[in-house]
Amino acid sequence: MDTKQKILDEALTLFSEKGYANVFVADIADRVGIKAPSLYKHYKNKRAIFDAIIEKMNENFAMQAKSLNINGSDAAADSGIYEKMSEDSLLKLGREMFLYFLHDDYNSRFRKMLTIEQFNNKELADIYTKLYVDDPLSYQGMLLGMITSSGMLHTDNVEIMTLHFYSPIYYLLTICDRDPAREKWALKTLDEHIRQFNKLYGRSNK
Amino acid sequence: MDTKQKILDEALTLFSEKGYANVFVADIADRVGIKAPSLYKHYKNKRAIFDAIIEKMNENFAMQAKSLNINGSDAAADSGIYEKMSEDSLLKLGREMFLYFLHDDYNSRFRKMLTIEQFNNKELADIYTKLYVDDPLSYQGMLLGMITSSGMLHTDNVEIMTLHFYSPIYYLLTICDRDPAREKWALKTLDEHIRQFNKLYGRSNK
DNA sequence: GTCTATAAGAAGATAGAC
DNA sequence: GTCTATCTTCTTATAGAC
Repeated sequence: MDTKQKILDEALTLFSEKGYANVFVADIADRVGIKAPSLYKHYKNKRAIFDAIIEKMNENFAMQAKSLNINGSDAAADSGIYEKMSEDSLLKLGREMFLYFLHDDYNSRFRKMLTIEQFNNKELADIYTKLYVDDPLSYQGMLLGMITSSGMLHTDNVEIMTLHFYSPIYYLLTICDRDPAREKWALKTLDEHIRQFNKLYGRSNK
Repeated sequence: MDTKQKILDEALTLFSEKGYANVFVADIADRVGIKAPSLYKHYKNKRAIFDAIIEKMNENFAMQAKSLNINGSDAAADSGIYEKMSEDSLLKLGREMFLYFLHDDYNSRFRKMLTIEQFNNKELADIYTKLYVDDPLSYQGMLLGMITSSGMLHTDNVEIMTLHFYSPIYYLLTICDRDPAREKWALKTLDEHIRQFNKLYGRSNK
């Protein structure tokens, strides 16, 4: 990896652990394996590193959203895979989503940085809300709406049904971020949650 | 309010907005209405202010837990108020809990400080988990268990039922912390959540 | 207990050699 | 592009008068 990229990578790691103000330029340089002054050949100053991380993240998630639209809205609806979705596939969906967001290096570090900086930085607060509120509620709402249309689940309020599916997953995710030792418990709880969700909504609940 | 107390109060406000490292001793002193050096007559150093906030908080919540035990475990069980609990009282319970935690000055500021510092401070992470995971799941689990015993709700897994009641409330709370403009939406969503919860668990769901 | 003045040190950033 | 040396600024903390 080239130095300019490695700086972003190590800086993100440090920012996600300590927050921007607790990370010193020398810390970042140390991890990259250079001295602090060398770092200024790559970025104008400390803030520029932070901004570059956010910019790169915005690009990444724009790309991700694009591919989700393709795989989500169009292809999935056409293929009709949700019409034959079982409890097992619902379990798999939830578990995979949970483990991906928990362990994917980039998501995990970025989420922690957003968590730390959200009250001090309106831009990051907005990104947080988009990534962990608006996007998942709308994307999963679409999926669950399709599953409901197929007759496997029943509700007259897809928004609340989506909240009931997603908020326990989000909650367990933040618990594991804070205390990784709870992951095993969280996975067990996640399975029980989805099974119960499926039972609750798997019959008429007008 | 005496100066020593006012220092804690203003420091908590600042720490909850910017995080420990972004708050300067002079900022705290400014808000208190004194100069920075005067502050050192009350506390040995900046860290001592932070520690005093945590210590005071630990006392507060120990007291709160004590009174909850009295009003929760014993009195409530004896009085049998949960046996005549209606959907309206469930709505009231959820809404009052939500608004209390969202707007109570001390809880609100302390929760934000915990959020910011959790990954950098194991002690605060443990306090966070206690206040927003272990305590509410166990206390509300007890309440919902009693309501279930009374026959108003039905489940064979009180833990998951409690997760289904609490995690949407927690989720909405963190959303409002980040973006107070969403409070109106959150309150409406909270009501719909509880109504739907009551419908889902208000019949046999073994 | 509060102030002004100031010391001490930390951290960001630059200069200039290699 | 990286280094050492150094400057500058900011922040914590102390000294000592009132």
